[in-house]
Amino acid sequence: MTDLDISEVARRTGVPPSTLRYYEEKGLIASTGRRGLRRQYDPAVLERLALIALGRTAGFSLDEIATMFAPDGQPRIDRQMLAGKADELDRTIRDLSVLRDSLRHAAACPAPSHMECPTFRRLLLDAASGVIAVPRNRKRAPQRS
Amino acid sequence: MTDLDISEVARRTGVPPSTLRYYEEKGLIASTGRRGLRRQYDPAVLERLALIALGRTAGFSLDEIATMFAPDGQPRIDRQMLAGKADELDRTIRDLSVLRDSLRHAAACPAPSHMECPTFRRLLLDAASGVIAVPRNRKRAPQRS
DNA sequence: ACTTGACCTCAAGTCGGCTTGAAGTAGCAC
DNA sequence: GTGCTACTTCAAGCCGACTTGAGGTCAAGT
Repeated sequence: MTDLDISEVARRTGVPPSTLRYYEEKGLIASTGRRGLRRQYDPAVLERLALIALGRTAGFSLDEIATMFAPDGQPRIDRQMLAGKADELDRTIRDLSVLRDSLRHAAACPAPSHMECPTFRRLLLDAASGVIAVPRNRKRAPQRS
Repeated sequence: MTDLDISEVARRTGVPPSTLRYYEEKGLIASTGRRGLRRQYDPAVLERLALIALGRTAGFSLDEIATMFAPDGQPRIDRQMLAGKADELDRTIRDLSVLRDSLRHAAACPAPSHMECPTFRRLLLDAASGVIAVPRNRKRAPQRS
């Protein structure tokens, strides 16, 4: 009976009620029941929402996240897939590190055009090899703050 | 006259012609001219596309990318903004590292439910503090391969 | 008992990032 | 000079992830 009201979950996570309902509809979270009409949630849903937010930041779709962590909170036993996603993340992290370094450099470097700055170009070219065999069907990661 | 035909750019980057036209329309890239109807591009566009792909992976919108790196290839002189984006990336990278570790652990840990595994929970809770003050208006990062 | 207000459902709308389709055209091969 | 084909434009469509709005419901307070 320590369950949380949907509005409480929204307040504590910053995830709007409409999104919580949407996630429930998608099977990403489950409510423990209703009080009157109102959805009640097990406090564990807070961790689950953190996990979902994390996954979204990583660029995974809601569907992917759903397949990684089943609705009952038991993460999937497909260890191979999980390891694969981890590898994927390793590559993404490498790329983002390059971009971060490039931005940092661009913010500091006095060269008139960064494309003419050897440091910048080298950073970029390092990344390019990985990145330039490109996207299909992925959108942006969710924003913090 | 070493310019590249749009199809050549598409072939070498994996970015479809439709997307190249779209990026041009948005002012993210510029063609050097036409041969007949066909757009021609300076080879530098390849680096620029790498940069764009990188930015998309990082979760930046096309508009943000446009403001970071002006259409002529001169990166913006707003060093403060660039540094800010770099900081943003630092946080994202930290979060992704946690998720990667969590996935890696989940793939290895024999616990029946990972939510009951202390290691997993600790990783998650570390992340939660950062992540759980949540998203607005960001979509997913572009996918590699 | 009744008002209030926060929740509910369900359908439709929005937004970013592209893709698709119809209809047109320029360069090259013959 | 006639095809062929790969490009062109422009408008419309699509997908994921939500949000919004209309109209309904319930329990808690007076």
